[in-house]
Amino acid sequence: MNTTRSGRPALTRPDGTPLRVLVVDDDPDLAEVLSGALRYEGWQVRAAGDGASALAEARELLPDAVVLDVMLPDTDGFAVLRSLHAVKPDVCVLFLTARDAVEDRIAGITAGGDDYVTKPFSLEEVVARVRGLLRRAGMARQLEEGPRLTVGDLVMDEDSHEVTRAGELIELSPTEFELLRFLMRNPRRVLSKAQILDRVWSYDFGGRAHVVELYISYLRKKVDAGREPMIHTVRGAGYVLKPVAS
Amino acid sequence: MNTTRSGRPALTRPDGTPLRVLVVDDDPDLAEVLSGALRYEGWQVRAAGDGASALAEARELLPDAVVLDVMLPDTDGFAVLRSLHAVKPDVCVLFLTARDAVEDRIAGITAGGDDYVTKPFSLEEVVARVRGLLRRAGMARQLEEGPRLTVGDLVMDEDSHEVTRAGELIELSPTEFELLRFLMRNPRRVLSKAQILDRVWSYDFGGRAHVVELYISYLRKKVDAGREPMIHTVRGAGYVLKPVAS
DNA sequence: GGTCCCGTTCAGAGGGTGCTCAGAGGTTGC
DNA sequence: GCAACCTCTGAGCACCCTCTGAACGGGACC
Repeated sequence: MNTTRSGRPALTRPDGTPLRVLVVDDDPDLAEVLSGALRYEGWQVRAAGDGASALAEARELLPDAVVLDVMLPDTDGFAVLRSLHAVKPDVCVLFLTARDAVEDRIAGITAGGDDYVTKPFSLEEVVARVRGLLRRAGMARQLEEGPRLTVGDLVMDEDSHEVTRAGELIELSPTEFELLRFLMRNPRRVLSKAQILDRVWSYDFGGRAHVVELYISYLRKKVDAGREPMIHTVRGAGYVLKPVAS
Repeated sequence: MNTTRSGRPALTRPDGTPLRVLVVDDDPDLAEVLSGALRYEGWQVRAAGDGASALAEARELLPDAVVLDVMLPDTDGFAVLRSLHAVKPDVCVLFLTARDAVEDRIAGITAGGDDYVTKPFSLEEVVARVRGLLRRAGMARQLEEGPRLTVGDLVMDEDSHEVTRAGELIELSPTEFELLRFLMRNPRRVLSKAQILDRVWSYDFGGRAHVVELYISYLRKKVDAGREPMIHTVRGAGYVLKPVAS
């Protein structure tokens, strides 16, 4: 069985082979980081730096999903999208776009079931969106879970963004939600502050690990409030999320 | 079967051949020490001093993991990482970095499941991290253990940092944890204070063997507390960890 | 049995890590 | 344009962790 690097079972194609994702961005560092994060999910990833090579890679890979920067040196994302659809009509696309860019034009495109995130984004967000696209497109085999994440009596619905503990609804801010999602995707594993920072905060965030401590503190107030704690500090190493009876 | 120098079975590739690790650091002494520690694990190790020769070695060796200093004379870690991934897409990377350089440049690096340690580090830590990377990447054959280390009724989960004896949870400080990990990786073997010092404490630690005695004393209070002792002193030689009925 | 040395343990200094509060600045939504 | 919220910074604080020094106890060897 195909697994992610984190050890949990990977989301796969219906036939059990790894999902195929193409990353298209002209910034090689960003493309590299994105590829790494997606590979970590157990998927087969390739990268391209411009429209022409994207198309070439796509013809070889026949990707299930494409992470596509709207601004490319030789062409724009929409043209690439059209060509991609010619190669593989059912491909899913996640657009990457600058904040001030043409959001309305994107909105029109995404009506078709595709999605977009604005730069700067967090890796956790990108990966979650791609996962969501694939799942909704029926491209990924529905393993046990679907959109629901469960650790002990803590439950997160990734689609509705609803989080409950012991049935009780918990309201979270966007960052709190991302942080908790990352923790819940890696239960019983110590996650260092650096790991958390890299994964949950934007790639261009210059801040210190102090924010992680702060947000852990926020989460504790909401998730552990008065209850048996699930979030534990491992001094000098990081944080762990564990179900209570362990 | 392939074994470590310490006699216990080595973590191997799925086909049973030794895992391949490339060490890249411009300090030859450090590279040598690191290589030695990794070879001790039964792995095939090669070393390089700069980015260019690292790439050359990588092409020949096709390493499963790379231990990579971020600061290199000819290039930086990001560029090397990219080239390495081009040579072998599924390679794992453990970055070595100076403490003050951490915050800014490392961001994003660990995102793909790679990891890093800050200088000065202990060898035990580096080896453990490489082992963890390989295991999680599915590159290492899953031998009996997985992330769990067991000696008698003493159990250590390296992922969650949880230690129990006879099911009872034991809280350890970072140094205590490292020391116990080293002992548990070498059960029934006498380890000298010098060995322990070299392995568990940072390579630049100037202190004397007295700290080892002190920390053994701490461990005894927590691990052996009231129970049949597992940690034994061998006068003039060192310490041994043994399961009770032996 | 005495002496020396090795190992153990205690007490405490100091530095560091993590937690929390309060508030500024920016963004979102109405 | 205003209000509410969210995010991050800075500072203070408490506690933990690490290491030093010194005193004590018990083997080993003479």
